Amino acid sequence: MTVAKRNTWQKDAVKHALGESKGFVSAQDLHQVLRAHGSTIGLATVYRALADLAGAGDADSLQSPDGQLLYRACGTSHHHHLICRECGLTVEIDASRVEAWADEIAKEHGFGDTTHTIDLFGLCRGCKSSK
Amino acid sequence: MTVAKRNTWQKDAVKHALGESKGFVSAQDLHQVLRAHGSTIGLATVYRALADLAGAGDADSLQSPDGQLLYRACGTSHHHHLICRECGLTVEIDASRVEAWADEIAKEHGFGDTTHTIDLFGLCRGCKSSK
DNA sequence: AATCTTATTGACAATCATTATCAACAAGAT
DNA sequence: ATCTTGTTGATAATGATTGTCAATAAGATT
Repeated sequence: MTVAKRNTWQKDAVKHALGESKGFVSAQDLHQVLRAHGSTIGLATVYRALADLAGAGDADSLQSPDGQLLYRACGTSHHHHLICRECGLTVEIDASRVEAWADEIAKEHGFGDTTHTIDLFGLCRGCKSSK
Repeated sequence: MTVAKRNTWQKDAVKHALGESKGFVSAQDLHQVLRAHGSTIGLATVYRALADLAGAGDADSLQSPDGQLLYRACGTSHHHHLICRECGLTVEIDASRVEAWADEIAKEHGFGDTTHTIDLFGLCRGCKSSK
């Protein structure tokens, strides 16, 4: 047919490492983790693999409040996140109510082709008490 | 007493230029606009002024989907935005329903000290038709 | 009005995350 | 075994943002 996508141990490594991570991780972090485990994978490759995963719907991506891109393994269903800004603990939220709300608002104002960014940050029970 | 905050034509210029802008603008953009109007203001100063305005609640800030910080003049009431990703046209949205939802979800999971990022991006009527 | 204190400015360097480059490499087809 | 070309990785390049620091100027004090 068309295309040609190749399977490499690098892509597997990134996918696996992402799966192991508890919450959202940056490409830089993931790269360091991999290197710490003895991998010789390159930084650029980690970026590429993560972008691919996100594009394929196998990973979620979002911007941390300070601007960097974070990734996390996920299923394909659309959802949002509640993230502990201290330890990274992440809770997946089914946001059907908000989805509906967002679409409604957009339509109401004549907007089309809409996207939304909805993320909640806070301190989880654990991190709250250790203060 | 304490403190000492000084009024400079630079701060006024930034505040005014921000007020003139239709939608969200980056510090870089604002700096260029000011220079184009003959101002000799420095880039770092624009960044500082915008950060101050945001800190004082006189401006909203958010990250564009590609990561840069955007600012916009606003009132002090809490609200969210529906932004045209083509022309920057911005509609302020009263999001009381979502506020409530966000707080509820956070509490439900034992999270405290929560913040949320809720922004809608799309194409406004005008930009849609000119495609 | 002259002076003094110190917040603020602005040119420039420094960071830092992310992307582009490109020769060397290897996956999968032939 | 070989060939095609997607992929890799070291490195350079980009681009937004922040830090540095001497020079400047706001506002208080005489």
